[in-house]
Amino acid sequence: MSAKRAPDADPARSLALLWSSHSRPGRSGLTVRAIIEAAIGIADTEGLDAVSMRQVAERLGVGTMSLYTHVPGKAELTDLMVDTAYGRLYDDVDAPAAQPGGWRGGMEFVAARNWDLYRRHPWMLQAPGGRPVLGPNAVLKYEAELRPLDGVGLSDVEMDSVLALVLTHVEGTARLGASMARAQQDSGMNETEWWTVNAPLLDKVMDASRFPVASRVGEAAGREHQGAADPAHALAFGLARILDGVAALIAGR
Amino acid sequence: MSAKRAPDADPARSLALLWSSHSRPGRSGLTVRAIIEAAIGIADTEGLDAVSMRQVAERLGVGTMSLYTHVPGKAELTDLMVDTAYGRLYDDVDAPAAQPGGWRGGMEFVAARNWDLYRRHPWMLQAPGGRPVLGPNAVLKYEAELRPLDGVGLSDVEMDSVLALVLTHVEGTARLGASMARAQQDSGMNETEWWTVNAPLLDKVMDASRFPVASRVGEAAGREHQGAADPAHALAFGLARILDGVAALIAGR
DNA sequence: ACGTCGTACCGTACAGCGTACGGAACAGTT
DNA sequence: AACTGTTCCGTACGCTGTACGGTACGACGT
Repeated sequence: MSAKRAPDADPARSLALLWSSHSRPGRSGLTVRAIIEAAIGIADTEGLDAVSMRQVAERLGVGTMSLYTHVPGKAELTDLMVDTAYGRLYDDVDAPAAQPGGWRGGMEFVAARNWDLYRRHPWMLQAPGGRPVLGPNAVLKYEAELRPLDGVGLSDVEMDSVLALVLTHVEGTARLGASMARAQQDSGMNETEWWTVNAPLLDKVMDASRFPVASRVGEAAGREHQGAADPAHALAFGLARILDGVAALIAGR
Repeated sequence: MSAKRAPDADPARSLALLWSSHSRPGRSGLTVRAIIEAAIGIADTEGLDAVSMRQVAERLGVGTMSLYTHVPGKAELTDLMVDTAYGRLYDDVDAPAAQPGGWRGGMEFVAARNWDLYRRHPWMLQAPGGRPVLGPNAVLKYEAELRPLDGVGLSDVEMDSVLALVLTHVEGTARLGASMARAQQDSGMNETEWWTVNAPLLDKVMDASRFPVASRVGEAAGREHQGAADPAHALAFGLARILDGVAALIAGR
């Protein structure tokens, strides 16, 4: 009954690596930093599935097994990739708080930046989630994103909850966007094309009268969004509702 | 430059299979339905990673390649698994709309049911997302979940947006919950244990004075939730804010 | 009753994955 | 110059999804 079944990252190993200095100890110039960067490069252009230890090693001109001198395994490498990507979110810890529009402007900025991050690095959404990362950049991100909420009338626990709510929403809509982009890419059809091709089959097989509300609403939404869903619209609409709800919470004191 | 790189499901094949009758054409009694059920059984108890074609075949007492007579490939099988799981959400199409508390009560019911679904079948959150499923049960789910929102003062497009917002929130918090449960399971420590073990290391390496807000809020939230995060609380808090925001949208007409 | 044909079943094989293991080669210290 | 510790990496194992081709059965026409 060994624990090998689920190849999750060892959190302690990840933690140590994340906070270590990533110095260059090797004689071939191989570095943890370089490994991470190569892996991210592959993931950005070919997706997370294409990131194999062999591919990373080849890109670095190095034997596959040499990677294991610097990194415990693939799961921990993924953790490092994620934290590194977080590092590119904000130039300054005060960027969100410095935004105009108070806490609401700050949260909208946070949402937009995270959205961009996921659009540039869709592989982050495919990364299997073990324990959340907790590297230096993740902590910095947390600090930066909490600051706009400080001193606006929320308790500490509520600040955390509000931020988590916004981030969950962005991640969810970004996931939708990524899967649609992916589907579009490897089917070669965009949303509208795919629907005009497959609509007859669906109409034939699914009796619209059994689903009156669904067919009416689905058609209206499909026309409006030019497809089954519009991630950008979902992001904006949801964020507006969420921030309205938070405003009500703050005002109701 | 073939399209084999990303083994996503062929949507047209999935569609056809999803809406076909799943009759038993074989001489060994092997059925699409049986394959799906076996796969779900494995996924429920051992996770989606453990669902390999060989494992499924073995559970059915059948040669591995026989599965391919009934199912085009693993990606399409995953689509079938998801739609089948959707089928267990509501006994009746009117269950959400029949809930007390108007549209709000309906949405809370929808959220609770989806939450339960993800708790019982966490593998649904690991399923790689190509184009969304669109099987018969998914359509039925869509119909059932839209009905509480019908005739409350929302446009058709807004009904779709509100539902998507709620579902995205539930899925996101459920994902958090699943990853925490998984981390807890294969580390053998619960949240509090893990934190008391690893807190010293983190304290040593991370300078709390650089992250004043994060450390203050993080500590408060950690104490409140007895861990890094509390998925159930995140679900309730977020849902309340979201529905408040939707109420404001409806009232502001 | 018997040949014929379509198709369900499945054994073998291949390319790719993560990584355990052990040997070789080099750096630094004594 | 010899020893020691670390870095580098070739080989091998068990696993994955599935392409291909052979076999054997059920049904149907005569």
